[in-house]
Amino acid sequence: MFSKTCEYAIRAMIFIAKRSKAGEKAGIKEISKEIDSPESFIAKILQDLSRKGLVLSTKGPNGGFFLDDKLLDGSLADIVKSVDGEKIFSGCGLGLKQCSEAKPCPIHYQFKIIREEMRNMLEGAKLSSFTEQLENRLTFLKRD
Amino acid sequence: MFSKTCEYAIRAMIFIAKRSKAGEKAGIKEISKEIDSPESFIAKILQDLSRKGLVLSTKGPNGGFFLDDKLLDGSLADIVKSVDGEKIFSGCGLGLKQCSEAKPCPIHYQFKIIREEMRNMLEGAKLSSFTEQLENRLTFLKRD
DNA sequence: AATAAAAAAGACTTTTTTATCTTTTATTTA
DNA sequence: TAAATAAAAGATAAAAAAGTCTTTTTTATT
Repeated sequence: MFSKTCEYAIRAMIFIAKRSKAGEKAGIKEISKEIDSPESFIAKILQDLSRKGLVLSTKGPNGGFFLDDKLLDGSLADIVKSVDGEKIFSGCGLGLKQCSEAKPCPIHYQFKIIREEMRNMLEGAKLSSFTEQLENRLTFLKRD
Repeated sequence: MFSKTCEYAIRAMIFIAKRSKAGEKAGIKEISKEIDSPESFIAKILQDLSRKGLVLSTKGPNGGFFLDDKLLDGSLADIVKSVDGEKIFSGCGLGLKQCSEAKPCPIHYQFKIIREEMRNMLEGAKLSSFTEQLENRLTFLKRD
């Protein structure tokens, strides 16, 4: 569904959101441990997200990644678009370059419905909304 | 969503279904032309599907790929499972190895709904059901 | 000012996916 | 039986994705 890069990105961002709501920054080591991802891979991914302005960071002692209130209000859809692009929301299910109402593939209409649901779901999923269930250990970011 | 291999596979199978309903076999050249795919790549893909029993073939003059009535009743879900595996139907959206009701990821329940809809849609999409709209040029397997 | 901490940057490696090319095997037709 | 046709098989190549390692830059603390 999503690329591995995107999966790690979402998990990391949800974790950073949790730490940010607690008023703290998250370092690469901590993040990679908490979401069970390769350390230098998630480092690279977060550098990209940082360049794109989806996450903030500071260097040096006590540095790390964090989100301000505006970014906490961002959605998983923002991350997916930034990492994997629009394809999952608007690409043709059968890979046709031109697939639209005017010239649909055989599963165009069925797929469109599912894609729209995916978009709605991800756009509604705000980063700030996951903290509580994570803290109550009702949901998890790694197998444990 | 699907791998390129899977996209080509579905398009090829829908085309073969159309030709089979007309009582004819489809050769690699014809298929690759009609679905706009690399010839030797779709050849390889169909060999796999043939080995797995999802499509029939004969060699030699007048040979080619075709589907009998039982295979025409197969669904797109069969192809997806065969090519890309179960992941799209049951894998975790965030890539967790263990993600279930017992230990869900933060988007487990929302994703589950979408995955189930995807499964229903693809299981309901029988290969034999696409012929008519294709013939009436209401749907397409390539950009043209 | 020196040291340490942490992200940024960039080069590199490995693995997987996508794609191509050549040879072999099976079948039909002349 | 020879020639032609078409898929099967297998080896190889190219491109993209996933992952690692080293060096540089920035910032805080002593």
